Amino acid sequence: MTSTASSRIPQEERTRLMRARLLDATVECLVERGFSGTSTTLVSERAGVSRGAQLHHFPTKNDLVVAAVEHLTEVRGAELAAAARRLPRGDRRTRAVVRMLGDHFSSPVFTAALELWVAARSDPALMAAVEPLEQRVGRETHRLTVELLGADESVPGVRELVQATLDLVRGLGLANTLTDDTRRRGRILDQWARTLDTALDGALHATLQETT
Amino acid sequence: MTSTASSRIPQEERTRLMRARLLDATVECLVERGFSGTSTTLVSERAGVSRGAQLHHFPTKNDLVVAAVEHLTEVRGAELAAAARRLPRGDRRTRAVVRMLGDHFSSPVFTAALELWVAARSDPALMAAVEPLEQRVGRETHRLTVELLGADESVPGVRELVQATLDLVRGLGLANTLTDDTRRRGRILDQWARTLDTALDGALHATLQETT
DNA sequence: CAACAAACAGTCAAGCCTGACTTTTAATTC
DNA sequence: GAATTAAAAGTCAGGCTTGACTGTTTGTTG
Repeated sequence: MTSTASSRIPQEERTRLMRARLLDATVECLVERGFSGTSTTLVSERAGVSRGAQLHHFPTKNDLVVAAVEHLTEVRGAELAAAARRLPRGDRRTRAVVRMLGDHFSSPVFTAALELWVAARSDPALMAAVEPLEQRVGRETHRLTVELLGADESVPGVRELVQATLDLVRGLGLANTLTDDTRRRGRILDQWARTLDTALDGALHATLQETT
Repeated sequence: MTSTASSRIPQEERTRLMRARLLDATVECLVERGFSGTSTTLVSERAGVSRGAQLHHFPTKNDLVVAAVEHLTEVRGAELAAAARRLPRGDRRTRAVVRMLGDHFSSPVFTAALELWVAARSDPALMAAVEPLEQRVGRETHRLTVELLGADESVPGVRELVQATLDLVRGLGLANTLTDDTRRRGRILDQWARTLDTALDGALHATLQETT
């Protein structure tokens, strides 16, 4: 054993940690400086990782950013799942669900994702990485929302209302990047929750009347 | 008169035309290449305007882009007003209104605006130009939507429903920049139009019951 | 314990974008 | 019709970003 106690960290673990630090720093830079303001130099400095080390793990900026997209996807999924677990049961469930979604789509991870979407729009290589991941996230979020709302998608119109809810929070998230919008968002989503509740009930009753 | 018939264009008009060509080219570049892909050189080439002429009108990139923001604001307003005038009267009004809004927020002008919003997020000078204009557009669009829907904002909840409609189309517009989304958008907005109609009625009835 | 491989660190040249400068062209005014 | 002034055209240097290259440290294997 030539190694001292402090250097007992296995190589594999070191690699994982180094990459994680770089990817976290990348996401931070995306939020603070935007995509084009995120230079690889800045990321390496921010992560406290040498330029050489960075280029060892991610040879080009694209490699770094694509990995950041994947990393961010995982973070978004985890955050959403965690928030979902904290939701109260019973009454006012719908309100809590849409508020949670609204908050999630107004968080820094959304901002970072937004930067990547917009950048991908004019960068085919990035788009190739972003698109499939985004579709997966979209489907998962939809599934989760349906589950949390206890909605019945076999009823006509319900699927569209859930999608509308997600597109709404996406729009609110976008508005939130320009000016802090928390209060306005709260009011809108409260009203949305009420409307959604009666609409989901209404759709159900309409279907029941048709079938009976 | 030394000038020939073809050079009879007054200086003032020439200037106006030259600026318009540059600003249109800027918006086109924003849509096709994104904000950071929009170099001043590219814009001058695209506009068929020499670099010197460009720098005469807009000394810095920021000057050009800020002017493009203002220009785009006008274009957006005009497009929306024109689309509003084409709307059918009478039945299915709500459906037509939300579809029109959905289309507008999925058009190239929205894409260009999106690029500017995201860029402004990490550029204070640009933000200073974008924010006030965006607020004005937001207010105008809201007012127009209320008018087109014939909604009564004195009824509680109605204002929020209109805002939600606008944030929804914003979210749909954002989704549309990643993948063409026309069909999905149509279904969602049709359902939302139905829901909005009953919700607006519902809000009205609820208020009537409270007051009687 | 020694040899080998992988990770890490730092430097630097090439390429691109911006905006300053100079020259040329066109319009206006006396 | 000539002088004056504004607009347009072209050129180029400075600054920034990227990623290629070389040297050093750390972990692994025989």
